[in-house]
Amino acid sequence: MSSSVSVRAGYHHGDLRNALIEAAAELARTGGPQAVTIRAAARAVGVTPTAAYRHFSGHEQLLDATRDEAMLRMSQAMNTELACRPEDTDRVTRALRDLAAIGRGYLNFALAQPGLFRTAFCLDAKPLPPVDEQVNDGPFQKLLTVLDELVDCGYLPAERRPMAEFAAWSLVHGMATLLIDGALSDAGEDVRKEVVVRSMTIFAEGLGGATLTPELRAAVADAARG
Amino acid sequence: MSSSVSVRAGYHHGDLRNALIEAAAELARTGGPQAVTIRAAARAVGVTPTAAYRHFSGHEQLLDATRDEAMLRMSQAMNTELACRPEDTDRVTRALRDLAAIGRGYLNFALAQPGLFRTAFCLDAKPLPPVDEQVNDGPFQKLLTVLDELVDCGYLPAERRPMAEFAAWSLVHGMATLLIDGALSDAGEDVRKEVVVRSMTIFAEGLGGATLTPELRAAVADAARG
DNA sequence: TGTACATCAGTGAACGCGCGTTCACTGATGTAC
DNA sequence: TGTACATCAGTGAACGCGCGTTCACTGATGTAC
Repeated sequence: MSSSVSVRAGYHHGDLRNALIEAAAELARTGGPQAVTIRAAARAVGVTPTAAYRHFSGHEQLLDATRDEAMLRMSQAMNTELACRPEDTDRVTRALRDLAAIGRGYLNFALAQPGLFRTAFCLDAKPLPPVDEQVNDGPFQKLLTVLDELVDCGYLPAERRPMAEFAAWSLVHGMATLLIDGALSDAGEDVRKEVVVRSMTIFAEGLGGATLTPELRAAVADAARG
Repeated sequence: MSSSVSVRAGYHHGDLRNALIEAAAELARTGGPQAVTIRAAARAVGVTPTAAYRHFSGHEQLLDATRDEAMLRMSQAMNTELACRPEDTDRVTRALRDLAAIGRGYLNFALAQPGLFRTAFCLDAKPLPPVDEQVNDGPFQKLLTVLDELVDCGYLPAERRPMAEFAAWSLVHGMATLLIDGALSDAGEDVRKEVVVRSMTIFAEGLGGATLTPELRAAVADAARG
């Protein structure tokens, strides 16, 4: 009987691999990806560093697993947050709210758990699996779905749908970085909130917007390509 | 006669402080902020680690100086790039082009020098001085100026001007991160370019856009605040 | 049901590494007279 | 112009640290018979 419950039976641990990942996640939560070391994780679990090598080939594998764990927790936090929200009858309203809520969930996790957030996007670990391999109910899939819905309900012109998910992701990821590590990390709560609201409004406006004349649009595209 | 030229006169170096910073910048260029160590910089210059302590109180000060150097190089690269550009007679066209060109300069530096880019926004160094203390001809000031110009020439409604600089910065910083370290780091040249063009178009559209009804705008703001 | 034994999952000690930092020192420099 | 001497900017050796990793080992587990 080896359940996933981590019962310390004595000499044998029972579920050391998961215990190490949990300990590593806690280290990452507190000190970021730098704090994730084999020795520290083993210490936290109360085990010899050598024991970790029964479950991970080395430091890199532990970091990879920790990164996956951080990603998972971020997805779960976002999903939980998105689950309990007011409904809207109007399709456009609902879709735009959903879009903003996904971004807000992203930011909330980054602000609440900066250490895990940094670990989830950590350089030193193996590259993330391609986005299209991600689980179906992940936040990125939700983003794709809501953008498609914005096309369906007539707000977002279909010819402007491509790559919109990366524009949205970029905006929200940049905000997260600026808020937790960057120029806005010292800003007060009200400033931060205004930045988020205004940025998201610009984005939402830009999706549906028809302000640019063809000439101006070409000029922007030209300069953006440079 | 102690010019700033680093002449290795023998026992005395002459300009060790700057030589160490240059060496550290090269380390950062190649290996990111992690690669910046007192020992490695001293080694590169051909000097004992102890010698560095005549010019820096410790590792943290060297990293701070390296971060400043990385920031400086980024500013210079962007300014150089922005200097030689086509002119436009129409104010709106010129302003929008300038806005996109600033973002493009940011991205170009990040893509060309990812190690320095990461160092410039490095966590481990002291926080950046507040943005309003930055030099007047820096890229951030240029961003403020061009956004003001967009108001002046009637494209950007004045009541939506506040915080627009941080929205722009967020978008472009997030794109840089996704492109050099994130989900788009493996993307082909054409995909990357399309992401940039489309993102910047959405943003430009969003600045001037008047698509959202007051109700929809309130819904977005509400969800963004959540 | 008992027992011998292979296998599994840990221990404990040790290795080498590069790092930051400190110590007493010495060669080079420039200035007062 | 020459020289004694304070000061400056380096050297070289050493310290302790935490890390990743490996080694020979041993206690615990479970299975064949």
